[in-house]
Amino acid sequence: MKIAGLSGATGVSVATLKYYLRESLLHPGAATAVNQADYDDSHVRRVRLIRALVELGGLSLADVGTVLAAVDDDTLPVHDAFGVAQDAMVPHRRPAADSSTEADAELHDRAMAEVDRFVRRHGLDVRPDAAVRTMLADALAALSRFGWAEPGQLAGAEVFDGLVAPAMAEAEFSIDLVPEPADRGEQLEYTVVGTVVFEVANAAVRRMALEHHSHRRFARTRRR
Amino acid sequence: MKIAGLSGATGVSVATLKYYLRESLLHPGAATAVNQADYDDSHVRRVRLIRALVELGGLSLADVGTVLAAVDDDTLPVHDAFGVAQDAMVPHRRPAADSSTEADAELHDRAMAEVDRFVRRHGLDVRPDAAVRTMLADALAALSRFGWAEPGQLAGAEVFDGLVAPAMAEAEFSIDLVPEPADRGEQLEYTVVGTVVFEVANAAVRRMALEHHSHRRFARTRRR
DNA sequence: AAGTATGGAGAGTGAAACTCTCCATAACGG
DNA sequence: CCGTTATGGAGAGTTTCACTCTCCATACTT
Repeated sequence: MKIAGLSGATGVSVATLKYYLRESLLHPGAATAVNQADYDDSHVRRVRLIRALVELGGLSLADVGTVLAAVDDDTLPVHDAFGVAQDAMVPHRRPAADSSTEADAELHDRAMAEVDRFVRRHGLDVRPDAAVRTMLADALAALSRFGWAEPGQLAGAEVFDGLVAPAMAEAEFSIDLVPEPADRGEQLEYTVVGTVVFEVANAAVRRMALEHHSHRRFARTRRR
Repeated sequence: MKIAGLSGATGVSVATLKYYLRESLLHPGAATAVNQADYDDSHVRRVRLIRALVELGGLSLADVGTVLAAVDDDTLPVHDAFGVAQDAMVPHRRPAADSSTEADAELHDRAMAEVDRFVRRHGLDVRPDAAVRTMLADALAALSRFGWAEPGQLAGAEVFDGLVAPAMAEAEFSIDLVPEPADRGEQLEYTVVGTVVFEVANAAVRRMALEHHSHRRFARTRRR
């Protein structure tokens, strides 16, 4: 399969594929001549993975690169690669916080401590430096800034307690979907895709539920 | 409070605030002279809302503008404004699908039909044209492309069944957090912030759970 | 009175993700 | 077998976004 075929199979333009090759997000095809190469199923799969991460997950190509590097690095144990991928998939906040208030920085620190407590309280096995902790801390800080707690106070992480049980159930379910006898790359691909896809699906269903209840709560007149 | 004060209170630079004013994401302050205006708490709140939407929710400023317009339009009933805001908060996919495959387009159509069935089956009160349907359809289509179903087949939306009950419970809970006697703007602000913040929190907790279970499943050696 | 800050508006910046243009070489169609 | 189209590779250009910078006439501050 030549590049036009790969483009046809994935719906991604040739120019973009060339760009991905240059950025080495995509392995070069098997060269058959100086200006000819052969692409196969693994390339199709890889392109789909990239697109899923970018379009569904909203990752930057740089982060996609990090995820793929972890997936491709055979020396990295599956669980570690999973950690790297997870961290790369967490949307990053303020790379430099020079403009933010001092009070804000302190709020964030306290939020991190609150998250630590949360993790311990629920007995979660999460790396101390996992990016996802920051993610939860950011949510907590934002909540606090909007009066979900006394002014200047931090909202307690207990507001998130109710999220744990369903998340655990769902995580166990999705992890078990990963085919056991599959090879390393396939396992990781499954977990990566699963993380992103189920996150979007979960968000979508949550919003549907929100609309459902908002209707019951706020609708003055019945829907037309 | 002058613009420097607003900047200090929010951690957003003066230049950026001016930019927000120009883009009319922020109402002008009360003018006290030709080059002097007074900003108050409503401005602080608004800036925080913008930042929460942008940083936490990952919305573009254009989408933030749409959300704010719905929040500010007093002629719009609360529930309708909620719908507009929800739609603006859904990440958009491919504005023009000229490059995508025909098979892809068909897959997407079938996914939409599948989502319709899903919504009906669960008795969800969701607008027929709600953007969130597309969101779920995209997730379903992505799942199908990665072999969660027979090749070329669409994964059934039943894979998402398990998400409904927790989402409904959580939605009811968050909707009830909205203060009843509050005014329209405040109600909307709460629901908007709640949507974004709880979405992030939920995603974070899901990932923690995923890491927890991935450890149990994939770890060869115990954590150091 | 000197110095800094303000509102307003235009122009400029930097990152991200493509997209376009070239070129020497290959493949394909008649 | 020869003109047309496609290919791999690489540099340059484009678009969008979210700022950020520069000016300026005025106003506040000390």
